[in-house]
Amino acid sequence: MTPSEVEQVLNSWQDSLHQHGYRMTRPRRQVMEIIAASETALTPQEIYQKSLQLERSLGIASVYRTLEMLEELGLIQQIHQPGGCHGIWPALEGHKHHLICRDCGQMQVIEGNVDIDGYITAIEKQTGYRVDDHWLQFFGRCDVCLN
Amino acid sequence: MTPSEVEQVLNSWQDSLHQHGYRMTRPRRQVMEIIAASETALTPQEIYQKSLQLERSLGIASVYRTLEMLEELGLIQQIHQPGGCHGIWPALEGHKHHLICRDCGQMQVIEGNVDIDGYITAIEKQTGYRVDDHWLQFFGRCDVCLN
DNA sequence: CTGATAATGATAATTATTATCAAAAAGGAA
DNA sequence: TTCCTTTTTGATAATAATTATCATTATCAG
Repeated sequence: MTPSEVEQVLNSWQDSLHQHGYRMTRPRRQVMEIIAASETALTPQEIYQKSLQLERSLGIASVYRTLEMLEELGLIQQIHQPGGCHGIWPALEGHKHHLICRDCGQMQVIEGNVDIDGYITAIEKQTGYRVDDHWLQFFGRCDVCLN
Repeated sequence: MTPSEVEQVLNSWQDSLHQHGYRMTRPRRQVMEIIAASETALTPQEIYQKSLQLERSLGIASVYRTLEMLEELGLIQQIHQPGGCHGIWPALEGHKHHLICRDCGQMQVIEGNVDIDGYITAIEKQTGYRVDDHWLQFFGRCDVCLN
């Protein structure tokens, strides 16, 4: 995300907080800034570590509480990877998919142009399940790490 | 899996252990039996808990060590779900996908008949990534839990 | 059956997450 | 702005999960 896109995300997140009766505090803002500015999905611990380099660092408990709140509001989501879970990433609108570099962790969001819907219908018919969500993630190596 | 399919899986796993110079021990066999017989992806802790009901229960350390070995041999894989990571499941051959019930955790393996390959090619062209793996998982409610 | 070696299990150490609570900060009202 | 109520924070204790250590036990080749 470009700096101005980050700015925009932060503003809309702030609106969402206020709409739900949450106060906008310095620690919450710091967590949101770290997430929005990151190129990779971060763990709670990584977010905490990054905050230690700020003038005023975060308490680890505040990191976890803020993440819980952001997830409740649907503003972030957890990303799961072969080597580690609990990566935090801004939530996607619509059906986008993830592309993750094994080496540097960089993550890209890609448009979903596969015909998943037809597949889901077939699965439901075949298994009796009602499917309400899906994940499609790709793993590999990015441009930079390949060279 | 039917009992005879479980049996078959255990035999092939045992062969794989021996081929790689690992000994087949009682604790390892117990872990493998619990995994192969399960309808849901189990966490290490759940595997340990199940072993407590056996005549001779497992040490928690042996559970982790056995899982590490099985994963190294490619015999099991980790399944990631919205509510929890680290579920253990026998590894898939070929490109199969997962269907997981949110309520009971039951997991089905389904054939991959979506045209992912074409999509991957497009992604590689567009992003410069080299894609070497992907996950496609579906979440919902099974037959039984719906009714 | 024996012995070299791998593996176990008890437990200590480490790491991650959640709970507690006095102190600090946010934001509405005056 | 200043005050006041309520939320939020951060330090830390408690809990939970995972990994490391090491004396004892079990495997399996010979």
